[in-house]
Amino acid sequence: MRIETTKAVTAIGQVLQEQLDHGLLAPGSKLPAERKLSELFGTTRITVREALLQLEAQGQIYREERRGWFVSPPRLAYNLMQRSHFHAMVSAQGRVPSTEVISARLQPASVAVCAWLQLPALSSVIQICRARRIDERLVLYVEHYLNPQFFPGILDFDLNQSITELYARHYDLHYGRVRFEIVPTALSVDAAAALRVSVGSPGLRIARVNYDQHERLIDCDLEFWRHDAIHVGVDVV
Amino acid sequence: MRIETTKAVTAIGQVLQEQLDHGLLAPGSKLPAERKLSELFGTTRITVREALLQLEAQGQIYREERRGWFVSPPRLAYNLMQRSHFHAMVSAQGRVPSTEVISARLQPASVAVCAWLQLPALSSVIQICRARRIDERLVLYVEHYLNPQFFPGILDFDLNQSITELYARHYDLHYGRVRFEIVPTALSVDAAAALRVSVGSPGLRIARVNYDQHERLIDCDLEFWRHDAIHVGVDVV
DNA sequence: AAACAGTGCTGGTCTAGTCCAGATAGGTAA
DNA sequence: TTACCTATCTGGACTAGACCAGCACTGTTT
Repeated sequence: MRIETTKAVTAIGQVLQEQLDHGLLAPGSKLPAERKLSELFGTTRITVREALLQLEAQGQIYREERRGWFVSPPRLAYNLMQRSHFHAMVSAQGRVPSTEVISARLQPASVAVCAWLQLPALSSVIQICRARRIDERLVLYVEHYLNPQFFPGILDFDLNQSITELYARHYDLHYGRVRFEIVPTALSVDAAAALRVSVGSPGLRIARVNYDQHERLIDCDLEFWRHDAIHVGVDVV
Repeated sequence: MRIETTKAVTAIGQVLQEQLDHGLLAPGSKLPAERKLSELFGTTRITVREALLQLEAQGQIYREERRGWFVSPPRLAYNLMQRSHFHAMVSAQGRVPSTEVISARLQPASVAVCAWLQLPALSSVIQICRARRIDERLVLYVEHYLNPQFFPGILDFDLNQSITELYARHYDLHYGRVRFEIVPTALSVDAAAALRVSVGSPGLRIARVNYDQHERLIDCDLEFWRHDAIHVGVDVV
């Protein structure tokens, strides 16, 4: 079949797509270098790059800075109704989670955080920034903002573990009502740096505002997911 | 302040960002042509284009094919818990909705649709494809798939109106349980064509599987939203 | 064994153009 | 008025290179 009538980027995309569909390129495996591909397809690097960017937008492939392009692993199913934390959720889907703390400190709250936590101006909040991996791949950057009055001394704990469990074990606090807000947008500068992707990469921002079992507003999270790492499920009864 | 140390695309992005933030470029207004901008910033069109693509990824601006770049209007708040249909939701937020039917017919169900609607192989389904606008701007492409046994003669009605209301008025069917699945991905070829954007544009795919008041699986929708047109809210109790 | 210095390879960024097709607006003829 | 041209402007697609910074591997030195 001739594909010369189609434009080049589409054609390149289709060829790679076919390889992906038939499993010739396994998840996690590396694609040939951009220069190699441009030679293979008889075109420029810019054109190849455009095709790769389209596959990236579809979530089929992803890149690691200056390391190359890789085939995306399957998306994680993130069900908002099952109140499960990252570690449990990832493990339940037969994959390996890990977390690293980037920073944790008491600091003045930004305007946005004051609004979310319904705090007066110039309040202090505890900010915890963490990066999380699935099967070694960086997929999520989270900023937690805790109302400090509920969490004395929390910064002394090991924050690599689940914060949800920390709440339960040491503060007897459990999540009650939760409000989610999901926005498809580019990753923030901080998120892009933490996930080691180029700034402006597409992402999914999920903001959570959490109440405890006594209906008190205790904390909020700002999650930045790689756009190709999850699909979100919601069951409404 | 000198910005020459920053890379060019970032610098261009920041300048445009500033104009947007201060409302010098109103929502819906047109940006100068790419060639004009490259002249203005003293660089190539490719570089300007990259900066524009980044702002597009953030949802700040959007393009209409061969017409130009425009400032994005505010996102529509899409609350999954309020069971409201498109027209009502858009109107409630002080904006003007409209719908046009692209196609409506009985056809063999695809594998994916058979699975969603739990139909046997080679079933027939009613497919209704529609494009929807907010304030004249194309933002949503929907494919509805109805189990034909519940909707005799529905293709004879005016399908530009709300299908939810049609269900209620003529079939006494009301939505009960709903399952949503949200995936950030590129728009499908059909969706891109209907929304008149270039293929491969980022989008948000929301699949709904709907049950009626008697817990019967009656239909499903496949919605493709422009990624910058909505933010999704969910309240979990 | 551990630390270091090269070195080639990778994507990231950018220049300076070309050609094409659809959108638009102005003018002309029916 | 209506219909049809047509010139111009727009983004879309593409070529053929360049230089840079970070990564990974290799071979040497300590």
